[in-house]
Amino acid sequence: MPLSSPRPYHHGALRAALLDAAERILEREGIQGLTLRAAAREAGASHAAPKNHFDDLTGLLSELAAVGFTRFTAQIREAAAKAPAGRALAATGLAYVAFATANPGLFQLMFRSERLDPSRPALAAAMRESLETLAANAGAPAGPPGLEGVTRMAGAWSMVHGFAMLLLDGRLTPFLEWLPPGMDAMALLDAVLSRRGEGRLV
Amino acid sequence: MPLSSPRPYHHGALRAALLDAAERILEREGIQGLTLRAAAREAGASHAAPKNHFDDLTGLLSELAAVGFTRFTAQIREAAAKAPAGRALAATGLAYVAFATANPGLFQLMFRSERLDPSRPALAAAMRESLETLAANAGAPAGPPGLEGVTRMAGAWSMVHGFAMLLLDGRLTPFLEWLPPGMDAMALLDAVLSRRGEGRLV
DNA sequence: CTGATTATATTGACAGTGTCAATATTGACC
DNA sequence: GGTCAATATTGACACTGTCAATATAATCAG
Repeated sequence: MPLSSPRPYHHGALRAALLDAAERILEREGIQGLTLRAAAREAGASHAAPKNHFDDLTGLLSELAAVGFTRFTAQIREAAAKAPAGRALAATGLAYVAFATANPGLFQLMFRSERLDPSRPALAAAMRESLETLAANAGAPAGPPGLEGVTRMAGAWSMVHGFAMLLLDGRLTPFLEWLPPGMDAMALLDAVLSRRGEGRLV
Repeated sequence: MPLSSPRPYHHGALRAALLDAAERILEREGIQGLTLRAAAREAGASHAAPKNHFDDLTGLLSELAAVGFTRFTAQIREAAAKAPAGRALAATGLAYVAFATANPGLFQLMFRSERLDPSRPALAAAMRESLETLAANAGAPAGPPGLEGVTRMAGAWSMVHGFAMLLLDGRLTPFLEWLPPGMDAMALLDAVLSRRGEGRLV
């Protein structure tokens, strides 16, 4: 046993440490900086250590995305539960974008399909649960919905997802600058979601 | 002069050839496969040749994105011009998603902000023109619009952009499977965009 | 036409990356 | 205690972006 015990050969909880390190890097440097070797460095392990727990980079990203979806689902559920009657869908939309702005790197990873492996059980399960939660909050009955239901769900999801993506990509900046003072992105989203039918969307 | 004239030292139109090669790779292998060296190979040049025309990878991607935005703007304008009176906004939305599905790699590149340099004149100009075209088709007056106008524009853009992104990422697949036979993604989008106010969005 | 200058392209090098094989260390189980 | 599997490290390889140095060709002045 070395005198100063610099580090044990076996970490003990390297898998969790790698996921933590990966998320830290993701939010600090963006998806560009998140590499296998960087995660290993940040966790204090050798460059090939992640292989034992995640196979390859796609594996690490997929497991991290699964963590993201799980947390996302929990926050969506909490927001919908707290919402007053009849406002569950709006609360879901606001929570959707709130999650994206609070965890921009994680959110973008969750929807970067070409970097993920949806056949990983953890990711598949987390994604399915998210989708079910969103559908339930949109008032979908159990089983396949009819055309009206599909249209409503696809429309609502597209709206909040597009808003989140454009916002994170900085594409809404000109619109935000045109807003009255004191109004921020979430207030704009609230206005968008509350628009009534007299001005139908198209 | 060599007998078989294998290739002239100077390409002559390497810049355009590199952009063509880059787009070909982008649509064939996705954004992952689009590297500086791969573009140079595909164009038949040495690995460092792109530096003269694009500085670095960000430069190449940004110039390619500018090409994409220019083509995108032209198609949006054409679709809006052809649309019957009062349907310009719906036609814009359909053309928006049609462009995304016809050029998935290019579209995703155009909105991958962390890989682009918006300070490049070509990209900045192309993006500005796209935004102006979208705003004009949404019925925006010249100058900064009021809250109602901002809300309508942000909502319409979010809707079609979210739909396009979710569709390209394969996230709408379950919804598409629930559609009546013969209905595809564009038909679903049409239904989403035509939804009237009696079922307001939230 | 000749010579100098500039633009364009190639070669070679370097650090960083993902991945794999080989090896080392440890914990668990009998 | 001894064996085996799990866990971690080391070293290597091909690939990447980027840079400096070099080579080639086009342009243009005289």
